[in-house]
Amino acid sequence: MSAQKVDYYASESKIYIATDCIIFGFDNESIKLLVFKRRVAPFEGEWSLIGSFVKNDESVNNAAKRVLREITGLENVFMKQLKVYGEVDRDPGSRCITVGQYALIRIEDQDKALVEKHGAVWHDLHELPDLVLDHNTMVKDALTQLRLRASYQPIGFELLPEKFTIPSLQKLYEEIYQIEFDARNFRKKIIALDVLTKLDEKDKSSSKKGAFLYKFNPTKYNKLLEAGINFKL
Amino acid sequence: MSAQKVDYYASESKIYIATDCIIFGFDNESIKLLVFKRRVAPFEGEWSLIGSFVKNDESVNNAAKRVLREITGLENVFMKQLKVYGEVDRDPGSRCITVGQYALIRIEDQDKALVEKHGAVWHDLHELPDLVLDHNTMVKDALTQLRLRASYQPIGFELLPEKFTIPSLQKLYEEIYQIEFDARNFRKKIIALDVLTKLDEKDKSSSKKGAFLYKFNPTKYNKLLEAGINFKL
DNA sequence: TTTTTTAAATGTACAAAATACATTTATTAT
DNA sequence: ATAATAAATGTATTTTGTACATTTAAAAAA
Repeated sequence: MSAQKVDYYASESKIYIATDCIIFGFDNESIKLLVFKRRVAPFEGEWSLIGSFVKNDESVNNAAKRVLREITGLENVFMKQLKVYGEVDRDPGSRCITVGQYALIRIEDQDKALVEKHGAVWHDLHELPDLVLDHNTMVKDALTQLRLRASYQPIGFELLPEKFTIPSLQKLYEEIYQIEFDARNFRKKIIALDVLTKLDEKDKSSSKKGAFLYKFNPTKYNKLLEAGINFKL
Repeated sequence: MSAQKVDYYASESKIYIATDCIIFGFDNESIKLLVFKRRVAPFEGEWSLIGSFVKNDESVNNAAKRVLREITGLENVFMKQLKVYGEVDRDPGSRCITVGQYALIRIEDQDKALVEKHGAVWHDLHELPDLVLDHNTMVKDALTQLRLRASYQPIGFELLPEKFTIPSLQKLYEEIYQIEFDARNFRKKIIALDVLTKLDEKDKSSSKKGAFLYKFNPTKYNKLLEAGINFKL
């Protein structure tokens, strides 16, 4: 459709456009979601995803990037459109559609002061409070999307620090899918993918022996993609 | 985001919302896309996807359903959101974002007179003309989505008549993925899925021997889904 | 210095799934 | 009766997935 026809439609167009971010993080224990308690009306005191109206001079995707930057201080974050929530009555205030976008961030990279300043809190994904409007639905949809995407693209690395161990990667996938993997088979499969670079360092924070650190190798991954090889966890 | 804050944003909100349909069909030969030649400005005489502005009193998804019904006469069609195209300058006329939605229809079910009345034409997917705005991009994205989804959900049946043969199903998948499958292995895999019901009739339109007709069995498929079994072509 | 403790690292046998590949069959047309 | 056409079928091989138990490195405690 082209808006060069706007004259014919001007009288109809009173629909506001927002974007809401479903922000996932991982703290080596469980998957977290960044939400905040609204400090002003409407829905003062209630939990909500973090979002914004789309401004006239920014793209929908850039609006989401802006929101993320304003809250966490982060740029160049992994973010994908989830879907448009466009029911007529989804927002009792006024007709407003929103574009859900989910983001994967490395919690330790966040600007903690900025996050706190906005009253944003990392909540355990599997024990979320009630959120305003259809935000709980958005989170549910986003998790489904995350699982689907994680099954054909190694996005897990987006949630981990640059250097990570195989056991922590396994833990992450266990949290995403809520099932346990066999450590030997998991390691075998990940190593076989051949997208990791093993480092000489160890992380001894969780065992006396320590676990070797690895780095994700995007070059190798892109070669895989070009060769048309489809990853399957 | 909630639009109960509209007062603060009212001055900013001059963004039009449209939806465009990427309508796929299959004629037992190749995959087709339904497009039309614009008869009025803007872009008069150019090829375009079929879309509409979203009306104040209809949801985004219903707007797409309306478009599909107005053009093809069909309801209850398989349709999924693709993504939002929300770049600031994507439409030179006025700020307008559009929600791309792809649909899979059974060509023979269409209201042919209605389609013709609208100047809509089925074009070979792999030999499309230049379309207006970013519509070619939308089609490319939709095909990627279609391939992805077809790999974990048997949506191929949405494009076939109620009764179809295994060879025609194979041909469809070959068209979607643009690769050839081994007829024995393809048949084995599809039968093993156990979501088809074999009929006593044959379709003799393409061979002397004739090929048995099958029907898709949604009940069996839903049982599979519930059991958590993930289809993989 | 030895022993204990902890989680990391490793290998193999078996089962299931994917792949490669050639012949027979049912039917119509000649 | 024969020829022609596409449909239908089976098997052996390779690849991938799964189940499962022991050893190892390092730190802490004795």
